[in-house]
Amino acid sequence: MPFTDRSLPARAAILGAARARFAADGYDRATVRAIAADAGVDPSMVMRYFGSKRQLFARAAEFDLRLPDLTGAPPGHAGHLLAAHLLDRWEGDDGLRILLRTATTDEDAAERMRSIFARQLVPHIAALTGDPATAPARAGLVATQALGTALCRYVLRLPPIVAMAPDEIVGWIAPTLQRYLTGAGG
Amino acid sequence: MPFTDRSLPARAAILGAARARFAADGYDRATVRAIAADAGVDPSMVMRYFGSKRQLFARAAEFDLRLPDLTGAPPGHAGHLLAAHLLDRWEGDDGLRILLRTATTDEDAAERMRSIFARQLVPHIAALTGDPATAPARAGLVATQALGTALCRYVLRLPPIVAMAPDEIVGWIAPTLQRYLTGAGG
DNA sequence: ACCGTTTGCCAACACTTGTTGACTAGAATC
DNA sequence: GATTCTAGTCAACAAGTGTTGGCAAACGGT
Repeated sequence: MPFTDRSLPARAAILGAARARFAADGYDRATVRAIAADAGVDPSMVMRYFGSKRQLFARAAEFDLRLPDLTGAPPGHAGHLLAAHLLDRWEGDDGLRILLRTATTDEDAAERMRSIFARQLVPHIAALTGDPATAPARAGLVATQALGTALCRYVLRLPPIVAMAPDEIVGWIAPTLQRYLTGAGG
Repeated sequence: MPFTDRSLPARAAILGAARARFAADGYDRATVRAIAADAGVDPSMVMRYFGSKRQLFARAAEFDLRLPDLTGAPPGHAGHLLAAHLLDRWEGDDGLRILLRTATTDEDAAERMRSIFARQLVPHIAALTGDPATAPARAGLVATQALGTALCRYVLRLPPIVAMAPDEIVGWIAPTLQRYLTGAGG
């Protein structure tokens, strides 16, 4: 049952192919056979090494926002820092795309998304503002703008948003995030 | 081939069940058999009346934003009017949910979403600002906030966003939309 | 009351899906 | 060098998918 180093290349290939396929096609349409073919491996190997398709997805969908500490920065710049960090983080990692593509139809993936939100984003914002009471709502608003941007740029591929340079996007949404973080409700 | 009024209840039941199922489960997981069962009809009837699952989806996913004329309103209130209208429109109609749930994995649905964006939102914004050059980018930014809100509230069901009253959400995102519509880029 | 059309039901097809088990080859351990 | 464990291959299963054609019943027009 415990696998040796000899199978490590195969396991890595499967996981890599899975991440790519899940990111491109979502959970349902990314078939075990297609993933195995991409990895140059027999479909039964996927089951042997990862147990089931669901467990493979669970491994492939691990994602950490790696939020920087915003409390040290000048108070007015938190929105800009956050926007720049998120965009940078998403450009290089499939994780967000994997989750976003399947969370719309799969309850497990949606729950995972909510968990990332509650465990990573909310505490950071609570620490930043020093107000735990309003932190969930503020984090939720940040999520609407952040996930909406990711959705339009990486998943829906809306032409004007795809065409924008990262700096340009950051310049537009940074004030939005800043207001959600520290502004007064309307 | 041309269907009579006698089958109208059945066709309406199928379309209604299809809209509900597609909105709840997305294209792939909403099976023809499940839709037919909800409608109290044989699966083969679905094919007879709608040709194929894809054509049924095409019918079920018809959606019109019904954007109000924003040019008449005071210039500073366009963001508020737009936010209120969109939220009101989404609360009552499955259409946006249907599209959003499947557009993340289905290219046809994504193209449909882009088409709604380009044909309904962009022209309205161009008329409002009188500047056709920046309209696509402004519309894209509006889409990131608008679709992000819909995603978090209706699809991902992020607790803080679900808990907010419509007025509260409008109050927060209206200034964002206002800036995207008429503000200067950063 | 007849006849053509439409409605609806039933069974089946062809295909793809995740998953399993048996079997072979090869490395590792003693 | 014999044995034990692991990596990998092959074929198959059971379930579920969209889709199709055949056939009985009910309706509408004449």
